[in-house]
Amino acid sequence: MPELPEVETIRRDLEPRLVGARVGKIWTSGKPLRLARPLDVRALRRACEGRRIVALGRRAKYLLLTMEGGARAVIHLGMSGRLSLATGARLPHTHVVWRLEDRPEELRFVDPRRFGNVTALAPGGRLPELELLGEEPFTMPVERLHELLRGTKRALKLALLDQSIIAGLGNIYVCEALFHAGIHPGLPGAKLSAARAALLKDAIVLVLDQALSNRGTTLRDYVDGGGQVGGNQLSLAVYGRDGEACRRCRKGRIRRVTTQARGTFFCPSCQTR
DNA sequence: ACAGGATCCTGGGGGC
DNA sequence: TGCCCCCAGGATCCTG
Repeated sequence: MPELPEVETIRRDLEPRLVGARVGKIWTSGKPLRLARPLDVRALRRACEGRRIVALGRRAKYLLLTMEGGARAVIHLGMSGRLSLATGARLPHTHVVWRLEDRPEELRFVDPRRFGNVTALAPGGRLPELELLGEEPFTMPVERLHELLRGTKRALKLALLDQSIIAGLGNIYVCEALFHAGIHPGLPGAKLSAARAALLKDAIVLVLDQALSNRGTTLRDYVDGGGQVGGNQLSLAVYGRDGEACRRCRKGRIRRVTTQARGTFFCPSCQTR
């Protein structure tokens, strides 16, 4: 599942190879994509075709392909989405292809489960889901994080997945950050002390930094902009490790519980309420 | 305000 | 070996 580190790794891989390229014809599979809205092919062609790419940016888990003149394609990878520059035969489940003029490679969006989405924006165009996003984890002041978490009775596990509170975390890194901070995932946000909020903020930055230097976590589908798997799965302390001994306290066994139909992994011994 | 469930989709894993 | 069933999960929507 691409979360912030995976999306950022793809961005760093692809941006230098894309900037300056002029988009040729766009091809789409015609299959409906999920998340928010169906693909508007005409709007995507209007935004991209014949224009040069000036940037590949990122906001939370969204990639922003920015064209000269300011039109953008907003790409969310969902669960199984991949974005890559490639030549040759297209993979099954390729849904959007940006051909590039004078280049053999084409930019491809591949998504077997179609939980992802591609949206075109005209210059200055706004997207509700982008407007509603909270701050980026690396630059968010700890006081702001604490203030927002204190304002909800929801369990921290759920509050941290809420993209309007903090943007870019998903199931894996929320579990990992709570583990590194020594905080029980079921602790209500309203009960988080300032001291523990600081621990949590540091833990979030730590797990994201580590995942970035490992080029993302590959459990099943994720690959980087060059089609290679990441290495951070080897560094996970709790996610997917239910039944194993806790790496920190060595007393507890990692437990898996289900919250909101999502696996939550934690050490009942050293993650406290 | 929040919990809990359903929804979308497919490849892969478990069970038999 | 093969087949069926179930399940993961990001975001969103709905009900209680």
